Amino acid sequence: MATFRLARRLRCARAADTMSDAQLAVLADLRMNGRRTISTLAERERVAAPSMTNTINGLEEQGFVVRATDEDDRRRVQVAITEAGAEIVVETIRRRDELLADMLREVDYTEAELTTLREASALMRRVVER
Amino acid sequence: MATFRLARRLRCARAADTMSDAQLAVLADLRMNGRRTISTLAERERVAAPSMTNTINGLEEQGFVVRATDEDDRRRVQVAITEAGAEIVVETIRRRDELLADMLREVDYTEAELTTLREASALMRRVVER
DNA sequence: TATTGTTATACTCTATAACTATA
DNA sequence: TATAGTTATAGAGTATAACAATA
Repeated sequence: MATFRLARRLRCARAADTMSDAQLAVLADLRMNGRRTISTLAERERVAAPSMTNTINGLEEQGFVVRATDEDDRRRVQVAITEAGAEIVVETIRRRDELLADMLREVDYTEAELTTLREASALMRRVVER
Repeated sequence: MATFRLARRLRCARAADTMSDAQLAVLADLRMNGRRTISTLAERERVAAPSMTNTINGLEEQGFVVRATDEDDRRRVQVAITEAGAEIVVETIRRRDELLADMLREVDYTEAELTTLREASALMRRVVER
C-alpha cells in the first residue's frame, strides 16, 4: 500500500507536463540502455505494439527521441534518446528526489531511521531490477 | 525508480480482473475508513467529482459498494463497502503480498537485510499517511 | 509464410461544463 | 446563492484487427 501511494504522490512531479507516464518510462529506459526497437520497448513496458508506436510518436514530436531504420533488418525501427530527452529525464528525477526529500523531512526521522531507508532503497533496487 | 517499478509489477496482481486501479484504491480506502461521500472520495483520490461518480458506478454494479442518501444533508451520498467488496480487497492484498514475497525470495536476502526492509516498510507507511 | 511496425477503430479513465436537487 | 452529485461530452492511453513492408 505504501508503495502505491508513494508512486502516486511522486508521479505528479515531472519536468515537462506535456509528457505522460508512459513516455517518461520509455525515456528512462532509453537513457539507461541505449537504442531499442519498437517491439522491444513494447515488451519491456508490457504494452501492445500499436500503443508503443503512439508513445514514440509523442516523444518524437517533442524532440526527445529519434527514429532510425535498422539497416541490418529494414523492418525494424531503432529508437534513440536525444540530448533534450536525456535532460528531461534527469530533471524529472531531480524534481522527484526533491519532492521525496520534502516528504521525508516532514516526518522528522532520526539519523538511524534515515540510514535504514537508504539501505532498504538499495535492497529494493536489487528486487525490481530482475 | 524502484518505487515506480515495484508498483507496476504489483499492480498486475488483483483478485478480480474486472476491477480497475481507481476502483481498488477507493475500495481499500472504504475498507480502512468506513463510509465516505463522493466528494470526500474524489478529494482523497485526487480526481474530479464526475470521475468518482463513474468509479462508484462501476463498484456498485459489481456489488462491492452501496450508495445511501445522507439523511442529515440529502444532497450527500454516503458510499459504504459491502462484505463482497471487503473480501476483494483482502484477496487482492493477499495476492500482492504473495507476489512480493516471491520477488524477495528470488534475491536471497540475509535475515538482516529482510529486517531492514521490514523496518523501512513501517517508516514509509508513516511518510505516505500524511 | 512470418515478423516489424503502422493505421483504423473502440473502450476505459480522466477532465470540464452544464444540469438537478438540496441547503 | 452555494454545494453535492450527475449527465453530457471530449481528450488521453490502451487494446485488437487489418494492413504494408521486409525477411
